[in-house]
Amino acid sequence: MLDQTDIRIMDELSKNSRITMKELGEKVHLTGQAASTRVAKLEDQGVIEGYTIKVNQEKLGYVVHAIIHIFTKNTNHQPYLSFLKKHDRYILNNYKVSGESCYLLECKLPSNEVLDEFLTNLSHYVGYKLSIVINRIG
Amino acid sequence: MLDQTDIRIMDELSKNSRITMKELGEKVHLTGQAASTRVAKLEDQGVIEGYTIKVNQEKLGYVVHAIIHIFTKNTNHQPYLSFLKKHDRYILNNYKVSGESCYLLECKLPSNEVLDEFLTNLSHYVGYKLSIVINRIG
DNA sequence: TCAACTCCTTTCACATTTCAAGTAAAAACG
DNA sequence: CGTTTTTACTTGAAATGTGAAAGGAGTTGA
Repeated sequence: MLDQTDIRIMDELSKNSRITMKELGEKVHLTGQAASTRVAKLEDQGVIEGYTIKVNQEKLGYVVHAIIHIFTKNTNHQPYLSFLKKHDRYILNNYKVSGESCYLLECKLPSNEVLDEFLTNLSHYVGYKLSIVINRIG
Repeated sequence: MLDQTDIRIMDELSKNSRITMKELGEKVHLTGQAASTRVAKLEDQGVIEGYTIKVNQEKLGYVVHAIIHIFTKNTNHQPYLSFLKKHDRYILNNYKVSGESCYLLECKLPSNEVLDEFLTNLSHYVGYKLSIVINRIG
């Protein structure tokens, strides 16, 4: 399905998705047009889901990075999910998981005060355990 | 530091980072050149850290998405970190966290068999608790 | 009022993308 | 085994986008 050239294209685009097709072609020993055709195919196949940017959340004022283990109290999760939707500027990910907790919620927040308020509201809907990210490693 | 136009630019680039500067300009009511200048400034400030792609990991054969809570057995974490480096094709994130566990390790793996082997090796270095991601919600 | 600064626009030479046409090799088929 | 089809690529030309320079409008401060 994907050959070595496709892998290298994905690799280069992961590093810099705004590279020109001409330059990308040079990196993988194709003409710009050939590279462009392959990229279009990867998009069609859904292997490339989209093009985006890496944002420095701290420079945007989000200095607290929290990972919250959610334990739902009852079978209806909708109130929790609605609560999240109302605070989606803070939400990075919400994973439904197997294991001890029901959800793993990843958040970015501007301060401990806002986190405090967020958790207070959150506790109306679900139980939780809090982890604060100190650093990203590797 | 960032005005409303900058925010909208970040928003548009998050949705599609391969948009032309001309088109981006139209979306935020600027000429292409003005948009281009603002984007360059956002890059210089480090607010935009880079341009990348969203990859469908499942279509690449990574069907298992695991989040592993790591409990280090002793004070020297280096063996664990070296182990990760050797398996970096499986690693999405490794966060040092406060809370119950020491690290939160996010992995993508091609199968339960590979996960099994990975965990077996992992357990030589650290203790862990496993969560499997069922779905991403919101 | 004037100078300096910021932010934007216009213009134009140059680079890139896109489209159509053509080639070569591999795969499919009788 | 020969023929057709398909796939992956290249080439060239037209359309489109980019980057640099020059300049205008609004703001700040002496």
